[in-house]
Amino acid sequence: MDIGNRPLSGYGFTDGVLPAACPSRIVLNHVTSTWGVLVLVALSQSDHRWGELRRTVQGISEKMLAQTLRTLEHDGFVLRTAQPTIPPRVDYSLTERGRALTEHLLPLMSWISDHADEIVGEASGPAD
Amino acid sequence: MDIGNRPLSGYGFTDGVLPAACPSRIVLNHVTSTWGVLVLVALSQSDHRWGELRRTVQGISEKMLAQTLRTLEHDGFVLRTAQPTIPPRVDYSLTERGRALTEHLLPLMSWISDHADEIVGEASGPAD
DNA sequence: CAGCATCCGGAAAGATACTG
DNA sequence: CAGTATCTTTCCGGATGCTG
Repeated sequence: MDIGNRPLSGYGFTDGVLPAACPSRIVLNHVTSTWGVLVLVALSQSDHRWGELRRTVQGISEKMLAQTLRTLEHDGFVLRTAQPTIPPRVDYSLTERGRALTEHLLPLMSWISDHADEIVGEASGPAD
Repeated sequence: MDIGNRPLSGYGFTDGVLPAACPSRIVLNHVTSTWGVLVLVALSQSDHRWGELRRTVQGISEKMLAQTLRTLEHDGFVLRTAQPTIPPRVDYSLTERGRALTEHLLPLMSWISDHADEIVGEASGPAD
């Protein structure tokens, strides 16, 4: 796949991402946060309850799960449905906007997942 | 991992992203790091020198720029070309792999940039 | 017991000053 | 110009508590 030196342009969005004080930065930091991506991926597969998310997104702490879900809900990516039963049952699902986002997110994740082994494998020294 | 309804699925990568101890997580954290994304976007437009990157990716500190570039170079996304002149000149560019990655990254950034205003604008309360 | 909120210690991010 | 060293701040994870 040879694509010269500036093959990927034509998006014109870069004026809105690289500047410091733009809304894109805020949303970007939410979406690309460590756990934000994984929660979105998990929810893109199916709706999840709190405990399910906690188990599916391996390694996430309860604090970060709560915080991530609150942020994503606040941004309108995730819908929280709480049922005042005992014990409480809270379901999380993607909104329309969340699905629109993950449509762009999943291909990226797929590529990373496909190439992660070779990338990490050929590591010339310890990093990260 | 049994997943019942999978609306956006068909990717099959999720088995390799959500588990804790997988290489995908490492690469993912590098790529989706706060500054990693922005540096990749900047380099997708054209090669940059150190000082150019510092000015283009607004708000990045020198420490984080150095650290981010080192990580991305180590992962094989970025090529560092140093000329031992005085004053020194160091150019950074995307590798083939880096271009393959940004091909998936740019559409996501474009979407975020397009919708950031409405997302942040409709904020119902203080967050972030 | 499920689903959170809060407090604390360590780790990482971030800004600044300095060096070749 | 292109970084490193140092210091400060913010973030993350774990433990604990609370509520129905």
